Amino acid sequence: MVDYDDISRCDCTVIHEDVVNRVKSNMPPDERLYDLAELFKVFGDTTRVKILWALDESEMCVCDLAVLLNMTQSAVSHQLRVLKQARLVKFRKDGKNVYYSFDDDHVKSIFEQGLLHISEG
Amino acid sequence: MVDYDDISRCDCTVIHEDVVNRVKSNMPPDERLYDLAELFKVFGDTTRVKILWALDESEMCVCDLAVLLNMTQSAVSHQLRVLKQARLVKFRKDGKNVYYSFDDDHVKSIFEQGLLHISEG
DNA sequence: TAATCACATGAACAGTTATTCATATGTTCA
DNA sequence: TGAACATATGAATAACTGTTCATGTGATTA
Repeated sequence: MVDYDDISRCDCTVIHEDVVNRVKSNMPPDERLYDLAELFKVFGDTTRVKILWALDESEMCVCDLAVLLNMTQSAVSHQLRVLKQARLVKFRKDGKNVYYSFDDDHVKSIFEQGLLHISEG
Repeated sequence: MVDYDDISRCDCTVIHEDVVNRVKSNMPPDERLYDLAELFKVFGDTTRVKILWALDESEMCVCDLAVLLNMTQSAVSHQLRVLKQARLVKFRKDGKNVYYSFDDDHVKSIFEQGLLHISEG
């Protein structure tokens, strides 16, 4: 049944109530889809994609990444924080340096699927 | 060899030149990584994720989606345009209605990989 | 111990984006 | 033909985001 308390913001009439109800009952909870979007938001930035791609190739320190990407150390550091929070990279400290590396098995395959999509243009 | 013309904005010294050079030579071209980020940017919004998830379940018209998501028809329509531009959904017209449906084989598997990641928290 | 280096971080700013509102287009039907 | 409906779209606005700048922290070394 359509929950009419929930459709207050919608300015349409319900055309296919059966479809809406079926789809609604099969949808993952909002929170889950929100988390999913949050994850993809992390991938939705060229700098972060480059960093992830680089770290999949080799462990690198912040300075190396800054040189590679031709960006300030600060900008790279800010983005690494985002990647860290999303549990996509890990790091180890060695003296003054901090070495970042890849920390996820799924990301590469997500990227590969993404590349398949944009290749079919 | 490090291209010193390219590191003007970096305030670091090159620490591991060999690593930087190797990684740089293996990186896909900037344009490709940019396109990849643009694709993920599309997935980086809860509304669009919900729409894609719904359309994977069933073809739906704009009003149905608006009801399902408890959003205005206008908001949904704007997002459908984004999805259309990214070639993630297709549509067919039938009278006054426009029916949207899924148009990509990779997206679902991208989503599934994403769910794997957020499930491991 | 003082200087230097690698890195982190808060504040600020500019650019982007999602939604809303108003309105336009095109179809159906009385 | 005119009213009603489904959808699209441009403009405006509020919220968000990525980079820069200035500065702080902690480790090294002269």
